[in-house]
This record gives sequence, structure tokens and C-alpha cells, in this order.
Amino acid sequence: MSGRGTKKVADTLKKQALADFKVGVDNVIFSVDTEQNRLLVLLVMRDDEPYLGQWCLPGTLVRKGESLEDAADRILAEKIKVKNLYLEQLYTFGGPGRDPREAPDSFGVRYLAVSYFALVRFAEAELIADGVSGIAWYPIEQIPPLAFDHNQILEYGYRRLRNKLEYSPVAFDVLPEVFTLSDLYQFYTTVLGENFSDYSNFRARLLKLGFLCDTGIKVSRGAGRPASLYRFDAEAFAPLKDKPLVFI
Amino acid sequence: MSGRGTKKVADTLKKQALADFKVGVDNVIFSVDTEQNRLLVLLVMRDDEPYLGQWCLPGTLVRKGESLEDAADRILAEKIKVKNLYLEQLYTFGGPGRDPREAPDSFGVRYLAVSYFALVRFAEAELIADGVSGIAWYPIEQIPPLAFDHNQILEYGYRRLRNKLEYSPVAFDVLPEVFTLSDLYQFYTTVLGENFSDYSNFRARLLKLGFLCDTGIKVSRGAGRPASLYRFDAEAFAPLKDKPLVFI
DNA sequence: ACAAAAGTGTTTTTTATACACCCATGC
DNA sequence: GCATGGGTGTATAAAAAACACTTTTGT
Repeated sequence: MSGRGTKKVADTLKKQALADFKVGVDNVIFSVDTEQNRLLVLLVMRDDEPYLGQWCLPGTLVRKGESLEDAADRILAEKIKVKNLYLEQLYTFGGPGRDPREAPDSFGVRYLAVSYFALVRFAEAELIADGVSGIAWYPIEQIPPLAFDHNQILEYGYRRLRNKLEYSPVAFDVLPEVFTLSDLYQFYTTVLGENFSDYSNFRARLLKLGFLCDTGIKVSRGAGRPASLYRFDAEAFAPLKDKPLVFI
Repeated sequence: MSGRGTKKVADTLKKQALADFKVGVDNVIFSVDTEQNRLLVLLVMRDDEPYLGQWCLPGTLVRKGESLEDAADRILAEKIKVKNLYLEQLYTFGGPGRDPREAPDSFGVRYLAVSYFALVRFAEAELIADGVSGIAWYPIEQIPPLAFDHNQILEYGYRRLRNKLEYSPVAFDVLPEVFTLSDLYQFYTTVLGENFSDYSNFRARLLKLGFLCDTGIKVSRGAGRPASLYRFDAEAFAPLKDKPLVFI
């Protein structure tokens, strides 16, 4: 970033005035309920104007001395208790007029939103209801109209999630320590839809990559042959990092 | 301890104060000099503190009423005259302390940088020297230490450029209207290095995709067989959009 | 025995990769 | 003629996609 400093007063006056910003961080938090095959997004209900009573993405304004990612972590921690997660920055939305709190006539303080994308382990994620505002996991197909431009942000995050899944091992940040290959396939199916790949091809491809190791332990889930539990081997994966991997 | 004022103050004190931001936009502007096979980045010299006299990415602070992308366009237009370009947002850097202008002791105004990535047509790009500060195209391998965290931003942009090139038709935004397949190959080679693909395979793959149409016109450049001029057909490309394309 | 889930294998098609070679031009 | 860059084709290897089949469990 650069900008001119406060060189000369005359100079400064000739230039347009700089905008003053508050910076918000909004999180698109996904989790996958593999039991019920649902991709979920965390929404909270606004308990303040503007958009009072409307659902939105969990967000907060950045405090003094706080980094963007710290802010993202903070809201996340305020809303859910979770140990395993994947978090990355998504996109920054910053047009004037995107927040009604900006003075509509003149140009007051601007509100800029840096969005983050998170994936958390569904089973262990405990929602923290503060007793004031609502909080809920919404299935991706049933998202209501959200406050601000949050539908747009969510759409952006959803696209990122689907892409990430194809070339990056995010799923393992969010699956249990050990899992069956069906669990993994279920996970992918839930996010990407049924037609992304045939189970046996998916299986073969992933095993060939060599970073899934069979623990030898079998689990039986109702009828059918018991499945092997696998573990993600981060060290075996390391050399594949940054390679054009495809889990499809 | 009484009066409604007190309670409000107490409430406010319980919360952490929000940070106030100025928002900067920094552009990583690339161009490809196909004549000399060089990938270039636009740098400007700072004419003010901090980092006076040091090279940095062209940037500016966002003005009142101006969107982020408008600001990105504005600096770009201030530094080069160009008709064809590709521009997209890169990443937002916003930790406290990334700009020395922030008060080091207490927490004053924070400086946040939204970075943009641009690719412009080299041949038509005219640098605008304002007579005060330096401006130059730097080959990517010769980037000096830059002001702020700009080396990091540049690195980020370079990675994005290489990725984009593989699955998105950005090259055609920046090549001339008509070009030979060697021009195109040159372009890719310059950005990705020699070993990304064999020329004849590259050629076959791209032609099979069907969005390059042969104009029939031949050009001769020195010795050797004259080459056909091709044109990028945006309509033929449209259906391939969002598909997992690989130009490699 | 049989359905259900897990796991293996086989066949076909499509892509990637590495080359060898022909073509048209300037000198 | 021959060097130079443009353009085509082929042979091999690897990967993707489709799908048939076996194995092991619960009921």
C-alpha cells in the first residue's frame, strides 16, 4: 500500500479526501453432516439495526490491535466451540453504499467486509447460543435472504469450497481422525453432488496417491461388510503439496 | 454513579474499541514482453516517507465515494495508458503494524491493503512519468527489496498469474487482436518457463478446444515459414467457462 | 439365503508426453 | 541448398470413466 503521506497542506487540499473505514470480517462457515448428507452453513440472526431480525453470516468489526485473521477467529470462537477447522481469506467487498450505516447523503464512514471461509468438523461443533440472537446451521439449499450482501459472499464461499475440495486436502481437516473411505466419499458427495465420480474410481485414485494409510481396524455399521478405518498421513502428503493434484 | 450517561460509558468500555482504517489499494501489474521474453512488473519509486526512495507497487489510498476497484483502476490509469487489461482482486493484508505510519505505541489509524492483480498489453502500455517519482517495468527475476510488505504481495500475485494462465483465457485479454500460435506459446513460456509443455502438444491442445479461429492471414517474420494469424473467439469459449479447462 | 455395504478388477476411452518428420520462406 | 521457424502426425504411456464382480457382514 502506498499512498501519499501528508506532504504539503496545499497539496492535500487539492486532492480528494480519503475515506475512513471500519473493517468488518464475515465468515462463511461450512460443515458437513455426513449422517444426513447435508452441507450446512452457519447463520446468525441480527439483533441490531440495520437488518434487525434478519439472518446473516457471523461477522464482527475489527478491533484496535487485532489482525483480520484474529477477528475471524474471534467470531468463530464466539459462535461455535470447535477444535478442528480450516480457515482462509475469501474476498474483500468494499464498494461505497454496501452498508446502510454509511451516511447515505454525504460520505461518512465506510464499511468494508473482508470475508473468510471456514470449514469445521460438524460432529464436534457446539453452537454457542448467547440467549439473545438466533444461531443455526442452514442447509445450503435453504438459505434465506440474508442481510447486507451476504448472499453474494456465501455464494462466493460455496464456489471456493467446491474448488478447494478438488485439489486440496481440506476434507481431512474436518473428518474425524480415522474414517472409512465411504465416509470420505460421502463427504465429497455431499458437497459436490452425486455425479462427481463413481465410488470405486474415487477410491482407487485416492489410494494410489498414497497418503491414506489403513489402520487395519474395521468398523461395522449396520448391515454390510465392515470397512477399514483410514488415517490421513500428513507427511506422506507433504511432497504432493502445491502439485496439481486432483482428487476429483 | 448515576444518570443514563454512565451506563452507556460502562457498556462501551466493556467492549474493545474498534480500529479505524485507511484502506489502500496496491496493484501487481504484469506485462509480458514477448519480443524479449520477459515477464515484467510495474514498480514506482516512493517520493514520500515512509520508505522514501524505495521501489514499491503502485498503490493509492481509497477516497470517499470510491469503490476498491475504482481505486485500483485509478492508480493504474495514473501510471500507464493502456486499453486492454485484465484486473482482479488478489488478497487483503491487514495486520496491525504492517504500515509504519500506524502509531507504533498506541493503536492509531490502521492501514489495510487490498491488493489487485492486473495484466496489461505490453506493446500498447505507455508509462506515465510524472517527472517526480520513478516508474519502471522490472523483470520478475530482478525485483529489488520493496517498501512495506510489497515483496510478499508481489509473490502472491505471481503465483496467481501462473495459476490463472493454466485454466483461464487471460492471455487473450493481453495479446494483440490477432496473433500467431507461436506468439501464444511464447507468452506462456515467458510466464511459466520453458518446460511447461512441448510446442506441438500445446498447439494441438489449444486448437482442439475450438475457440481459436484461423483468420487465414499469414505473416512472415524473418526466415521460416509464415504463420497463420489466429483470433480468440469469445463466443466459442463461453460454453467452456467455469469448466475445468486446462491449457497447460 | 439374501440384502447391503465394502472392496477388487477389467475394459474402453480419452489425455498427456515425447518425438519424428514435412512445409514454406529468406538468404 | 540449407537454416529457420511453422505445422502435422504417430507411437507410447498414463489417466479418466464405466461397470461387472467378489467379499463379508447383519438379519
